[in-house]
Amino acid sequence: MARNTINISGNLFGLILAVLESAPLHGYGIAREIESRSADALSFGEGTLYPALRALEQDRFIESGWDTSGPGAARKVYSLTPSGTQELARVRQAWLDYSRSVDKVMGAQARPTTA
Amino acid sequence: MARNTINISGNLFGLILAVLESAPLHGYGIAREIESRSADALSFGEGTLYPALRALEQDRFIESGWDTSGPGAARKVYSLTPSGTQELARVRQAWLDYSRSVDKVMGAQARPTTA
DNA sequence: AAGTATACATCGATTATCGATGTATTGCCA
DNA sequence: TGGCAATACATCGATAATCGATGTATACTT
Repeated sequence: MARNTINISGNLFGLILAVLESAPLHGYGIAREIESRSADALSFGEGTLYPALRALEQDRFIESGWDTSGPGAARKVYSLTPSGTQELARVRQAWLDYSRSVDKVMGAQARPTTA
Repeated sequence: MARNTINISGNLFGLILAVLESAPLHGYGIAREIESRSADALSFGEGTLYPALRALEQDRFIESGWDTSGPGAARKVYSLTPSGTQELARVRQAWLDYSRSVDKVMGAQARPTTA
């Protein structure tokens, strides 16, 4: 990757949790949903996704179960735990604080203070 | 550092370039200025700062000279090159694109489209 | 029959950032 | 005048996040 390209940059956990807030979803679907919501601006490979899911599950922010009902390969479906909902609120606030701070330093437009 | 803490996260180069856009400044002063503009929300140690300055200088986005006029230790004063001004425009746009995308996925307020 | 999309997973490499440590000067205050 | 904090440079190893490549398998489409 070219140096200094802004990619996922530390927000992957928040992105995943935010997607799971809407509904339980399997790994592959989470990645597609993040791409879709961001109009393909945010995208990452499996080597980024699956370790992140494992870390979030280990921290009990998400939990998983296998869905073998549909056709095709079995899907590992993840859902937010109560602790994960709390964590989402935390990282969402952290993101707002951080991005407003960067805006200030970079001299971008102020965004509404409504958190 | 705790896992999943949003820190500088890939924007350090942009932050430095943005500060230097206002006026030439030495390393220590750049760090203080970023802290000050962000109300201490963005902060980092010398082990982060100096390698970043060296990389930016190697890429010819900034250039340096020693200021021995004042009291105290000599200051290495950095200033933006024309190429650095271009680079700043590029990373500033990249930051806006990126942060708007994260906002979309995280479900934050939309920020004004005025770039 | 071939190719694409879905869906899981691992692995090593790279890179950014962190945290600790070191040197030296200046100014302040007790 | 002794000590501490602030200023100001710098290096170094550790860590953690992310990348990119690779692998398996099924399903659907052409």
